[in-house]
Amino acid sequence: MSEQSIAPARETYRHGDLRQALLTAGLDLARAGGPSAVVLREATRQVGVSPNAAYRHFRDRRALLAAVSDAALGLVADTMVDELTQAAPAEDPTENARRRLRAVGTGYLRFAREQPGLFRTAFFVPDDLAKATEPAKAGAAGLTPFQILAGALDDLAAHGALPAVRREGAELLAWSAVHGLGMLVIDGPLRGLTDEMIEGATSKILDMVERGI
Amino acid sequence: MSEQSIAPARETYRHGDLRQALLTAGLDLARAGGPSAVVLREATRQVGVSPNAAYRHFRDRRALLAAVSDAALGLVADTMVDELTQAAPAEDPTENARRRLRAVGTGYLRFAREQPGLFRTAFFVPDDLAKATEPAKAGAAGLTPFQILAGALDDLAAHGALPAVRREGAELLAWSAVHGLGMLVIDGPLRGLTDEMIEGATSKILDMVERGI
DNA sequence: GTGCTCTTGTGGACAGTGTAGACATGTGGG
DNA sequence: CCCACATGTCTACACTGTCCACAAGAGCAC
Repeated sequence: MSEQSIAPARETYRHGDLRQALLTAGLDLARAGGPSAVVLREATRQVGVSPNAAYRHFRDRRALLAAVSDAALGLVADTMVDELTQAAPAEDPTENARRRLRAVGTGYLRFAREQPGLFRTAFFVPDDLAKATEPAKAGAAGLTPFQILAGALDDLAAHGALPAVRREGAELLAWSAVHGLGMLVIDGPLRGLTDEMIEGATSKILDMVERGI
Repeated sequence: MSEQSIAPARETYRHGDLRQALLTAGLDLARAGGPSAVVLREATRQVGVSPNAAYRHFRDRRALLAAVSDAALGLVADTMVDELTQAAPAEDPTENARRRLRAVGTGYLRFAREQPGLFRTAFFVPDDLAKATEPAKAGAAGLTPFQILAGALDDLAAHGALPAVRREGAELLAWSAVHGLGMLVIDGPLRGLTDEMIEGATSKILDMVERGI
C-alpha cells in the first residue's frame, strides 16, 4: 500500500536503465492504444519516476514515440522472419522463392492483424527511406522489414522468376499493396473484417503482387 | 482592436450555422496539420464562439473529427471525379474503361500528394465498409470514393476486360495498392519522394493493378 | 579517504487541451 | 404576449507536454 501501486519503488536514486524502461512502457502503451496512447507522463508513471526524468533520455514526447516506433518496426521484422522460417519449402527453388515472398507479406499482415496498435505506431512517425535500414528498426535477426522484403525479391530475381527490368522498384509495388491492405483493415474502412476474410484478402493481394510485380 | 482578432464578433446571439462553421474550421485545421491538428478549442476560436458551444453540435472532439474526416473523403471523391472527366477518351471502349480505372487511381493519389493533411484525416477515423456509401462521405457528384472505384471496375467488367471471377473483391486489390502507396508516400517511409518520383510510382502501381487484378 | 563535478532524477509551475455542470439568452410556437 | 427550449457562455477540473531551478549521488582526481 505504498504510493506507487504500478511500479515498485526502487532503492537506488538512479534507475539503472531508465531509457530502456521508458521504451518498454511506451511499447506497452502503443500495443494497447496505438501511437496516441504513448503518453509521456503515463510511461514515467509506470516506470515509477517523475515526468521530467524522461527528458534526460528523450528530447521530446516525439522522440520517445519515434523510439517506440522503431522498436515496433523491429517486431514487424520478427514476425516476418518467423513466417519465413515456417514457410513450407518446395523442391523447385523458384517455387521456393515465390513462397518466401508470400511469407514475407503474410508475416507483415499477420502482425498488422495481431498487433494493430503496434502496427499503427510503427508507421506513424517513420523516417524516410534513407533510414529504412538503420539498426534501431531491425528485428532480432538484425534485419529491418525493408531489408527482408528486398531479400525475398532478390531471391526471386536470382531464380529467374522476376526479370531484371521488373526487379527495380518492385519493393515499392509489393510494399504498397500489402501495406495498403494492412492500413485499410486496421483502422480503415475495411476494419471489422473477420480474421478469415482478412486471410482471404491477404491471399488475393499476394496473388496480385505475384502477377503484377 | 477588439477581443476577437480571428473571427469578427457576430451581432446576433445565435451563430446561424455553427455546425457548418465548425466543420469548415476543422477542415482548415486538418488541411494544415492532419487529424491531430483538429483541435476543438481552436475551431471554436476561429469561429468566434466559446469552446463548449461545440458540444451542442458534436458530442465529442472525436465526433467533430469524424465529421471532418467524412468531408475530407468527399473531397477525395471530387478529385477522383475531376481526374475522370480529364481522362482522354479512347475509341476502343475497353481501352476507355481501362483509362478510367487509371484515372480513378490517379485522382486518389493526386489528392494524397496535394492535400496530405486532408488525406490523412480522411482515413484516420473512418467507419467500416458498411458505411462506405453514406452520403456524408460523398463528393459534389454524390458519390463516395468507394462507389467511384466500384463503378470503374464495373465498367471494366462490362467491357469484358475483367472476367467475372476476378471482378469480385477487385475493389479490395485496387484500393489496397493505391492506398498503400498513398500512405507510404505521405507520412510513411517513402515520404520525401519528389513529385516526379511519385508520379512514376503511381504509374507502376496502376500497371500492377491492371495486370494483377 | 576527501572533495568536486557532472549526470540523472525531483518539485513546482505554466499554458494548453477536452469536457462536465450550472447558468444566460433570445427565438419561435402557443 | 409569454414561455419553453435550443443554443451559447462561464467556471471549473483533470490531464497533458514542457520549462526552470534545485537535489542527490556516482564516480573521478588527488
